[in-house]
Amino acid sequence: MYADVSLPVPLHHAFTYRLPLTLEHRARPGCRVLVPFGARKLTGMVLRVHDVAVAGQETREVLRLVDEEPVLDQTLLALGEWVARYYCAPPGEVYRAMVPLAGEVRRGKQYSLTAAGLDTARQLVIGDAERDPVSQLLALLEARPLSAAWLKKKFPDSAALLRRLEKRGWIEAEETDGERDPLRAAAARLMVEFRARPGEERLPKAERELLSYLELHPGAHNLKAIEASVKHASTAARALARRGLVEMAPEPPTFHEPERPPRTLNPHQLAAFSRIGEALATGGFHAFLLEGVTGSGKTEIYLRAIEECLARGRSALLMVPEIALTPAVAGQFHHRFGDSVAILHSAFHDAERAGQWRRLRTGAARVAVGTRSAVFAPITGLGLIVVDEEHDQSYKQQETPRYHGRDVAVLRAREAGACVVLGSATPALESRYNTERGKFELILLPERIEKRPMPEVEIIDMRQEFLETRRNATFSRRLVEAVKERLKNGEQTMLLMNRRGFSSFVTCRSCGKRVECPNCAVTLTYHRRDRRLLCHYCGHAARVPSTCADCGSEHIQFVGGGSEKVEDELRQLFPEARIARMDRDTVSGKRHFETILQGFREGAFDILVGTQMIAKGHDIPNVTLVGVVSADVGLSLPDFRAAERTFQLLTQAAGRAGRGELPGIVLIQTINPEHYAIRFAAEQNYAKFYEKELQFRRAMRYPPFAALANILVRSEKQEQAYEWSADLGRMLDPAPEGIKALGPAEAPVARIKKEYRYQLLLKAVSRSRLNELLAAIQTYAAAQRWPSTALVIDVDPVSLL
DNA sequence: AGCACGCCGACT
DNA sequence: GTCGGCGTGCTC
Repeated sequence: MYADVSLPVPLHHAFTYRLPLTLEHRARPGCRVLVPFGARKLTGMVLRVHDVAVAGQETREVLRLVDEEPVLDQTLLALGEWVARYYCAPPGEVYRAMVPLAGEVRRGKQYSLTAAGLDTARQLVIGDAERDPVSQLLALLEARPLSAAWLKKKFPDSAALLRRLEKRGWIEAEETDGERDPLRAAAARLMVEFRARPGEERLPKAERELLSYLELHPGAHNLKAIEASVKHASTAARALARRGLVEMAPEPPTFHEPERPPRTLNPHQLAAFSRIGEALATGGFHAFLLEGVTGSGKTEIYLRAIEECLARGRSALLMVPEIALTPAVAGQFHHRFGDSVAILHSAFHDAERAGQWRRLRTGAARVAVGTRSAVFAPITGLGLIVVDEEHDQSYKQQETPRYHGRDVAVLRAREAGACVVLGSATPALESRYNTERGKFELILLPERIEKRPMPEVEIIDMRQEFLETRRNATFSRRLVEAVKERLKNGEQTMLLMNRRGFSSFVTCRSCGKRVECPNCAVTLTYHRRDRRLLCHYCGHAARVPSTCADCGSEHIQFVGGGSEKVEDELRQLFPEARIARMDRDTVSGKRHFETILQGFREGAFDILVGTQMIAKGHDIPNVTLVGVVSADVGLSLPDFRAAERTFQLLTQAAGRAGRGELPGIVLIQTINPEHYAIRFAAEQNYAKFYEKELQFRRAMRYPPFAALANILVRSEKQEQAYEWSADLGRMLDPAPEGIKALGPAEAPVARIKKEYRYQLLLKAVSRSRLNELLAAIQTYAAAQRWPSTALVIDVDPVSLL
């Protein structure tokens, strides 16, 4: 017997392997198997089991069956195939993305010193270890064997280094494919509990202390929390666990169960819910767009619809944007649906994630809540998919496979004969247009719950402000006054500054040179907290120059502002205020994000400053002022969606104000006060924005009036990238009927991580034309032997950057 | 994507 | 003379 296996390599066909006798009846389509592939071992997806040998080809044998039960059923396998074709992604990569259980077996290489290597390491002069990476590596390996993955993090170009040492016979590699050691997780995720006293042996001090602490405080403790009272608790705990003196286990997911929100529906909500209920009763595919202003109570409708769906004996899936799936949100669903809900969250560790996945697979859980990849959750008897904040960009995966979670959700619902509800205060233009074409049914929620007023929005013209004050200030007088007032009344303020860092670039006043990233074609951003210049694309860090590297001048100037600077100026203006900042620099993990939000909700801070992170969906009743420091960030980006994104961000941010008893106001500072995105966001008028933006899209033949694909060609050699893109340009000149090609041109960021980038934008009148052309381009690239990294095809791109 | 195989420059 | 660079081609 043979199995056709799809592997996570950039190749579009499956590979045939022989099944050992023991696996003949156990390996089925949808199971993962471990197979030899060239010199390595890969986990692949079984697509077919059959008895047809491959002619003229040696067949290798499947090494191991990973799943006894299929992790993907026929429906999901078919969905994967569709995703692969539609988004021009290798099927194997798609299947891998569909099954987030990678961590179950940890595979990789472990490097250790050979006898010869040990000799060499011992002869090293101490001082050598400072400079030479070879010595550094040997010194590290002398202590203990290390994994390839760990070394790669530590040494940027470890691959070459390791190969060299291996050839010299100093180190050797061993394939590891054992179970992942749960004790190696981060301290914050581990719980420790006392188990036994030591025997005769004498323990190191830290271990003694930890053990007596645990004995004194029975029960399981978070390892990270203990570190506050016991020094070196983390290391000690791991040592004790190996000896069996303490019990260590990954921390179970915690839910902050919130108070129950009001459950009575207003007439609009009721009408919306009954419309969805009808469709659920009728059965079959039905798509809704639920357009409800911020604070109109969309969540309650989702919950009711899910309950209704469960009551009819079917299962449901709720998708939320990446940033929104906090423990608080998870808690809300846990509260409502108890153990029948499975939370699919990337912040869970592998074991926990696998557990949630299995509960869906077996039917123990019938509601799934998750982010983009949850669209592939193994749900049987699917009756309803809800996509919350359907316009959110995080539904589009920005790496292969570049699928759009919302669009796949609609397709999956159609295949399953289920209802799909897309919800947003600011629907994506494509979605709203689909209601006009009769593809989706539009349901409106025009009012906030409990008749709360919409926040009052004021636009502040910063050009006028400058003329009147002659100061180029971050905050207008109006905004400063408003903040002052909130502080006096004990109300809270949110300030949005959608750009990270302290200053956007550093420039020399004498020669005008800007400090740029050596790897990317962008300027470096000054981050004051770590006193460094950072590249937001590749993470490159540089010291802040005291003199210009080019002309030697000492007149270095910091230009532009980011969230860090806003926080800084705020502290100077309001020294007494309690201020928190939330952006990618202050929020390391999901946990931290939730801590800041929770603190703000509980009133530990007066002002929350942050990037777009703070604008999304959080419900904090005491916020009565939302300030947008600069509405212009992002408006001038070379992307046809710039206006739409600005409108969405401003509307969402404005919607944070006045969600409790107190009414709220919103102040938007801008130097483009008459721009329609800003004007209509201030009016909270989606309909008008939609009309205006639709005109622009129609005139320019952008979505929803064309199918779009972005073709990116990249190479470390500029001429190479240029030539390849020019090749494509010639191939598309003239473009096939019904297709318009823009470019090739340098990508907006012409170089990222040392790679030069050129791009072509394809606009097609029909989806099928586009697909044909994309297939032709892929065939061409393969025939020309372009490396697989050189060509990146992004179907339905959400961002051209 | 990895990884091995195979042909040209700077060191012992 | 070798070691080690990375261009080229393949993976059932």
